[in-house]
Amino acid sequence: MRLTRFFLPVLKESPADAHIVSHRLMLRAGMVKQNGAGIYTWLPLGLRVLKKIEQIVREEQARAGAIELLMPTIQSADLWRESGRYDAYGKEMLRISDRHDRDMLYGPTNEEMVTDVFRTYVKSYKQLPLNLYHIQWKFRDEVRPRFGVMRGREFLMKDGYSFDIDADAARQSYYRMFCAYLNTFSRMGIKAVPMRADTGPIGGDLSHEFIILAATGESAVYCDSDLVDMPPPGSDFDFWADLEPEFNRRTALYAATEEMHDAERFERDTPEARRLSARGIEVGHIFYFGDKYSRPMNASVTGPDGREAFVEMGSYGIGVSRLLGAIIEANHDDKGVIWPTSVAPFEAAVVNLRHDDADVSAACEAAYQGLLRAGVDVLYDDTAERPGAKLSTMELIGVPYLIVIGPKGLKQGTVEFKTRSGGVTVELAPEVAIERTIEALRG
RNA sequence: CGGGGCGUAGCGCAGUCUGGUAGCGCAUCUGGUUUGGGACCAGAGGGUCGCGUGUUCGAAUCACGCCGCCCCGACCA
Repeated sequence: MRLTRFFLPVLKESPADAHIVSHRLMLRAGMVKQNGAGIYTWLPLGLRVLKKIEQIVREEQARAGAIELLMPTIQSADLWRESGRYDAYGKEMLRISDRHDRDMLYGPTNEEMVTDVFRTYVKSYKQLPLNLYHIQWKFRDEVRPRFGVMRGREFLMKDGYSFDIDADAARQSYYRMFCAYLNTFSRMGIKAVPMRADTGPIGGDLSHEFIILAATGESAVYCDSDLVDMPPPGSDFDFWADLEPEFNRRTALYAATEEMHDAERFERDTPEARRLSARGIEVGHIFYFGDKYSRPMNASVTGPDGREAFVEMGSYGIGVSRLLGAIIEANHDDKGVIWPTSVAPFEAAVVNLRHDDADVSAACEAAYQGLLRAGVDVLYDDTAERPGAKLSTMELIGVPYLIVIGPKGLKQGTVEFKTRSGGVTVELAPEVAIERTIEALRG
C-alpha cells in the first residue's frame, strides 16, 4: 500500500476526551473515530487490525472444530420471551420496534437465536458435538461507556455455542474452547490468564474469564504468577483427546477475578513470592450452562438409547474489538503502538526520506516491490512529508519493521533497518534489509 | 443511575466572572526557500460560539429549559 493512496488521518495532538493510552493512540493513529458514546467508526488502519484479529480467531476456532455462521444483529423479541430473558435482561438491551410495532432488539448476545437454529435442524446425537460461532456486532446499552473501544456500546464479538448430548461431552467441548482460547490469544502476542469467573446473567456453573494483565485494567485480579508464563497448548495440540487432565493442569494454580476472589485460599494455595495481584482486562469469557436455554426453548436430540434429551450447551465469547485496546494497553511506549506482528496493520514499511530524489525513490520502489513479492503486508511512505514526521508517524502506528531509505545512506550503499519493538537499528545493503525483514516476519 | 465537569474553526485551547458583534497554536490552501527525527518566510480560506426560549439598545458572555460528551462511583464481552 502506498501511503499517498491510503487514508491515514493521524493526529499530532491528543483529543481531550481520550484519557487512557490505548484510546488516545487509536485516535491519534487514525484507527477509529468516535461517533457517540461508545460508538465508533473503524477507519482503514483500525479495520486492518480488526480483520487480522478476526482471522486469527477463525483459524483457531477451526482448529478446535467450531463452525462459522452469521446470525443477524436485529432479533425478534419472541425468542427472548421463550427463554425468559426478554424481561430478565435489563435496560442494557436496546429494544426497538419495527413499522408494524413488533418488538425487536439489537442483539447483546445470541444464545436464543443459535438455539433456534439448532432445534430447527439437529435432531440426533449423531450430529453432535456441534460448535457454532459467529463474529458479529453486538450492542449493549452500557450505563457508562468508557475506555474507547474497550468498553463501547457497539462492539464486535466472536460468540460461539456448543451443543452436546450430555454433561460429560459438554465439559469436553468447554475444555476444547478453553485450550483454543489460550492458543488464540497467544498468537496475538498477549498473555491471557484464565481465571475462575462469575457466571453473571448468562448463568451456569462453570466459567472462566481470560484476562490480560495491564495497569489500566478494569478489575482487580489475583493469580499465581507461574500461570502468566505458562505456554499455550500449541498448534499441534490434539483437541480430540480427553482434555480433562490438560484442563485440570492449567486450572490447578490459583487465579480468580475480584468477584470470585477468596483471599484465604489464595494465601493457603500460593507461596507469597508468586502471589500476583494486578489489574486485568477481560478479553474472553467462556461458560458451561447445561440446559438453561435448551429446556425452555425445547432444543432436544434423540440419544443412542432412543430417548430424547435436552441438549447441553456452553457459550464462548471473545471481545474482538476490545482486543484492539487491550493489545495496545499491553504493547506501547511513549511514541505510540508497538504491534505484535501477527495483528499489525502493516507488517513492514518502506520509508522514503527524499521522495524527489530519483535514486532514493528507485531504491524504495525496489524494496517495496521486493517485499510485496514476498507476500509481506507492506506500507510504502512515498509522501512529501519531512523525515521526522514520517518516522514519528511510523512509530505512532506501530509498524513492526521499517526500511528507511535516504540519500546519505544510499551513497554508502546502505539503508536503515529498524525494529519497532526496540533494539535493532542497523545499516544494511538494500537487498539484505529486504531479506532481513522477510526473515523476521516469516522466520 | 447518583456526584462532578465540559461544549467557541478539523484538533488543542483563550475569551464568559465584569454584555459591545470572536481570537491563538497546530492542521488546511497558494507561492517561495527547505529536506536523515514532527521546517521557515509571505499570503489566504475556514465559526449557526451545542440547541431553544427569555432578559437587554446589544448575548459566546446573564437566566431558564433541553441535547451531547467526558470524569469518579455502583454494573458488563
